[in-house]
Amino acid sequence: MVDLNQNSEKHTVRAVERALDILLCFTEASELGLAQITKKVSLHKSTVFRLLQTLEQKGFIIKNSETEKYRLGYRILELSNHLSGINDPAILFLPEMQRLRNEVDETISLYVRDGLDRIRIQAIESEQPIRRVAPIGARMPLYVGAASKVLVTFENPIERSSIMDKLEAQQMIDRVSFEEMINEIRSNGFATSFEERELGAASIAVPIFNKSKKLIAAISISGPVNRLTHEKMNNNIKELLEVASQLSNLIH
Amino acid sequence: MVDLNQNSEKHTVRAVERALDILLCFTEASELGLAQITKKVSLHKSTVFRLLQTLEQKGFIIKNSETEKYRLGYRILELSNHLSGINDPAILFLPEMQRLRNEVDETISLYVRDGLDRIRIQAIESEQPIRRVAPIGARMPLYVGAASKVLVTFENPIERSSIMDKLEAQQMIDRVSFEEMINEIRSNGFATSFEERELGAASIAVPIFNKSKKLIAAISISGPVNRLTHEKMNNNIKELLEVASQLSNLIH
DNA sequence: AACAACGTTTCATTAGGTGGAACGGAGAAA
DNA sequence: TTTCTCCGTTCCACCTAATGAAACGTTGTT
Repeated sequence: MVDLNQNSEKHTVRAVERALDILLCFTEASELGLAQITKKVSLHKSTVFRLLQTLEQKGFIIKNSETEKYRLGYRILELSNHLSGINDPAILFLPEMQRLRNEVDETISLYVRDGLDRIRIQAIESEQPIRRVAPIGARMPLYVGAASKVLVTFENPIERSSIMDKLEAQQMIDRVSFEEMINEIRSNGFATSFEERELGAASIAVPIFNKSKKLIAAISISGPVNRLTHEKMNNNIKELLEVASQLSNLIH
Repeated sequence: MVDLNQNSEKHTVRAVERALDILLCFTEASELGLAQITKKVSLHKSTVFRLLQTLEQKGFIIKNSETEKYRLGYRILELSNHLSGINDPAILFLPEMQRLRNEVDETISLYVRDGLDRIRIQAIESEQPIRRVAPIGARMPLYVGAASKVLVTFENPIERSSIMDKLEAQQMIDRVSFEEMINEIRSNGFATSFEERELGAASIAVPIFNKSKKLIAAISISGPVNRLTHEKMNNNIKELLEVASQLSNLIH
């Protein structure tokens, strides 16, 4: 069997890892039976059962008494309400994102990096009938899409090379061409993507730093390729860069 | 030491329980250091440290690299987006709740029971400057407030007596007077509260059942006592009961 | 300089998590 | 009807792996 675990240098608690994996099963399906979960996490039936009971007792999972299947519990809701700290970009940036959306009428998304993923922590969708939809909380890989490239490019050098090491190890990128691309993005100050992750979708993304020049997030404008043409993008880039520099002043 | 664990008949996994307790610390404060968490959960430093590393590796917790403290991670956000199943009252009931709020201009809340708590899974606040604020996801005890009483009263008999057993064991209620109260609520079909949980706050609550007459949720109108007088409430009750019976038809 | 507080690492001990096995029930197939 | 099969749940002996004491490195305070 292949070792899918990331280099397990750190000492972690296996039982907890397994329990969290079970929770994450529910990002794919909203209701699951014991057998289904067992298959997904490939653990023993009784192990999964015991972990489920623990999660249930703490309210992180509910057993639907009608279908006899498991669902996420309301403790998740409770916790998600406490995500937004006083210095949370997802809250602070909202008004400015709203303003920008109104101006360009395309979907505006805010991303942060989390390990080898990026996460959409805030979004305001375009009001046009054909638009980029943008579920908040969505997790995407860090090697495709404009925002991903920004989140790698403008990370500090040590972190950046560590990220690229891992992506290379997982054979997700070719190091040489990836670094070339990154250099171009750094000199431009923004990244674009045309139908890179999603057919028919295009986007521009720029970095947002905090006051001490540390990369915090990436903000993007995205929409259908036929509307977000190269020319239109060129107009938007200046606007987007201005917004980003204003947002940078909001955060410490 | 007193045994604070609920009658531990069920076999659960200690390490996971502890990890979840750590997560729940963040409902009280948004950023915590290791020492603070250690104190809150009263476990050994290194135990908490290891559990935190596990939570961090899975993205449920982030270490803020500036403050060196821990915060909730974006995996919580991701999971919370999958809470809403197709049959989720919090989504289905929203339009009708909105309509009711517009009509009475007081805060409308939707609660479900979770163990010995009730949880506000949906809310639309009044637009008046003085109003009942209603954070979604908030968790309250099951023995005070109109919605709590409804959620106990209209539960099926076996479940209801099990709830009361536990509340009694924790010395939260006096069984005799509680049952008296419940009987009255059952014959009325609704419950009220005046400054019971919160000074200056009043509310009316009624049950919502599914098509097979099983209790699903409680819906309430709440506001300041001086606005939500007994007379005003009497007007609202009929309205609220009608809404509840309509909502009952939406859910299986 | 001495001290205190905190985060992190190491390691021997044994608590407790694990998975095999077996049970009971509900459907489906024969 | 009986016989399978699949699923959730309970039980238990084994031995992994979680635990907490102790020690260390840092940072900030007296």
